[in-house]
Amino acid sequence: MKAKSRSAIISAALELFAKKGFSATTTDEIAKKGKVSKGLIFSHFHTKEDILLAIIDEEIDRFLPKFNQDDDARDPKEKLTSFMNGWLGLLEKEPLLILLSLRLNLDESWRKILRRKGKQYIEIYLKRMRDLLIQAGSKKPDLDCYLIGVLFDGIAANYIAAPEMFPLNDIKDYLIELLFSYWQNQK
Amino acid sequence: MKAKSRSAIISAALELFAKKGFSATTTDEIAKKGKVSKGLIFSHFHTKEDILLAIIDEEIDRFLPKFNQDDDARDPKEKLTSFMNGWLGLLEKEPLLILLSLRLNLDESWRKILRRKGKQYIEIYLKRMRDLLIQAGSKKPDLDCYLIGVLFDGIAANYIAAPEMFPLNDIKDYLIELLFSYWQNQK
Amino acid sequence: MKAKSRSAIISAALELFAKKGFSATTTDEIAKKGKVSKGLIFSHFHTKEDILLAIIDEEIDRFLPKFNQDDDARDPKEKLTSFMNGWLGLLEKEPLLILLSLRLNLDESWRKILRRKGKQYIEIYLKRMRDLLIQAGSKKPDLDCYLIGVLFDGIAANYIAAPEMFPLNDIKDYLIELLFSYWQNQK
Amino acid sequence: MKAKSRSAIISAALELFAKKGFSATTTDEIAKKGKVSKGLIFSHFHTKEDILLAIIDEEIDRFLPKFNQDDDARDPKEKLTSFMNGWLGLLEKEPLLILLSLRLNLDESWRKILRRKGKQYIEIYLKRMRDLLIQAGSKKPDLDCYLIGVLFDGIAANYIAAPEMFPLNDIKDYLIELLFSYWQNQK
DNA sequence: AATGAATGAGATTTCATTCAT
DNA sequence: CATGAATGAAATCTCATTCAT
Repeated sequence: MKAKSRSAIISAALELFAKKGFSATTTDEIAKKGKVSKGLIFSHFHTKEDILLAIIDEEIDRFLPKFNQDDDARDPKEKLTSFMNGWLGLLEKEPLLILLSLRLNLDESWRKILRRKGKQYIEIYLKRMRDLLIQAGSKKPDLDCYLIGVLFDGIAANYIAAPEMFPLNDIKDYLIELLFSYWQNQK
Repeated sequence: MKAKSRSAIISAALELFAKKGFSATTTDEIAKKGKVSKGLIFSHFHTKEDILLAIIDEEIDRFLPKFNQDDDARDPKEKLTSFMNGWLGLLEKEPLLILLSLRLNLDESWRKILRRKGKQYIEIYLKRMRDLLIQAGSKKPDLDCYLIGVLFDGIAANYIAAPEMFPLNDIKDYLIELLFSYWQNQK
Repeated sequence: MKAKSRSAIISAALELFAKKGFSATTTDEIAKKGKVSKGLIFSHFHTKEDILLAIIDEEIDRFLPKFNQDDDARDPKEKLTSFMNGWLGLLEKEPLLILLSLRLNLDESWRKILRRKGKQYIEIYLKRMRDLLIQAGSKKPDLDCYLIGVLFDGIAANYIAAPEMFPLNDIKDYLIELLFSYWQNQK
Repeated sequence: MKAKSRSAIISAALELFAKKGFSATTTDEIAKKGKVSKGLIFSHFHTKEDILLAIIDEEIDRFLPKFNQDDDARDPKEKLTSFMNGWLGLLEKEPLLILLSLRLNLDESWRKILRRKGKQYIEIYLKRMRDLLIQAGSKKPDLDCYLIGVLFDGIAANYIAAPEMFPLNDIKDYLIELLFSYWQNQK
């Protein structure tokens, strides 16, 4: 079945691109890891780059929409916690996608492609996050948005580098407490 | 002069490795940007990898020691501010080094080399940061150390991606206020 | 029906081999143009080369015999005119076959195959042409045979390159007049 | 020396492209015949196609200008003979270029490139040939131009296919006699 | 009979590295 | 020291052919 081999290639490539980077990954390695012949790769994708573009297209679609769900948590703290859990849960569920996107974000050209691709999602998330922050008591929601974004990126980079060492949950709990405490005290 | 061409190669390679990544950079490009012949590169360095190793060795030595200076700021807040200014100032002064180190940190093997190389520095900084945090009122200095590390990485990644858009100073001031406020209120 | 798909393949291959050349034509293209699957091509023909061999065999058989018919024109001029019309008419009716044979004649190995294949026909034509030329007044029928052969090839190459521009009929009429005039004046 | 290896590649490629065709020639063969490494080919030429483009550019320039020389032959017959000798001499001196150009003329896209490239030359030759034909007594110089072109192409194709068998000089002499005789008798 | 996914040998192209000058 | 032509191993990509369905 065509779809089967295609997804074998995609997932082999995702792992390799994420762990070694696009240029350092050879089509031989992809073929080997995906257990298909090199020729088959090029009957699915015109070029090596097209594999990465397909990953960006399809894998982003696969996991980003999950955030869309309206979460029904009642109070703001619970909502923010749930929001953060959603994000940080991805780190554990899809570390390869996160690692790949950290990588791609360092390349100007790929960053552009990612941005274009995720534009509508990013806007929705930013909007939701901003609403949440205001509900949670933030006086400077724009700055707090930046702060949360920065924290997510930083946490991702550190968690990816040493998942077993990094105190993901402690950091998360601490952050929520810290931010809420600050917002409360500003009132 | 030998040293001159060597540093031309190093700085050309630094820029390219940082912007495009190690594998995606060719020795031809380095030669062209460094305005030297390809042959000369290999009379200075045995392999392309050696150029990167030299960058790690020399450039890290070049900028890391600046943190060693005992800063004479009086109160803890000033000290932390100065410490953060030091770090974040690097983003503006040496964006290529920061970008390169963000990249290398995503690769397991390079990460190890970086860690080994920077071990003594990292330990000193962590120790100094911990002291600072305690002086500043942190009740959980270990968690705060992680937090600061995470913040630096996240800020770096976001600043590098769009230096002119990212409100570096606003974020820095906000963070200091936020952290101190939290620490104070915990007393 | 088996014969139907076979002839679809043959005629797709003929067009592509003629227009792009044997090596530059892929079996994918043949399949696409012939509206059959690639697999089917190889159930009809063992190799790509076999398709070309089949074209040579079958298509040459299909059109060469037409010259065999005894033409009943009375005087030599009419006969030669009819002979030339026969040849040159092929250019308009079967340009692909002509183009293909021009191509194959440039390749030593294919030329040999063509010669072997068409041997009996060629001999008959040469003989008939020689008779005709003698009847028409040629003093040097061997040289005139070469000349006619040369003219046919040259006309074919030029007509194929720009059918709508090339004054095929003017050239033909002019040639007949020129040759006959020369032969007459030699008497 | 760079120019030396370049011309080794060019002349190896010319021979192979002429004898086997562009698509049927591999870069391996070119490297082997030119006695250079495969890598060197691509430091001289970006793609295989570029080698052919360079041949078209440089080799055509190398031999076409020879026709430009004003020949000082006195009477029209001598002039035409000299003109034909020039053309047909090329067959013996540069059979590979002639064979290659016969091939390229069968491909629509290459034909266009050849035409574009040789445009100015072709126009000059056509003009000179027309003048010559008029001086020689031609009443239909345009048709005669076509005729001469056709003859050259046909002669080339036949000579190339079997140089030792084809009576090049006999044909040439016969043609001159035939044409002049016709033109004379028209007066 | 028919399909088109799959293969693998081989073609084109790239690039770190060497070496003659 | 310095150059850049040259190399060859390896990377990307193509395509005739096979084969499971």
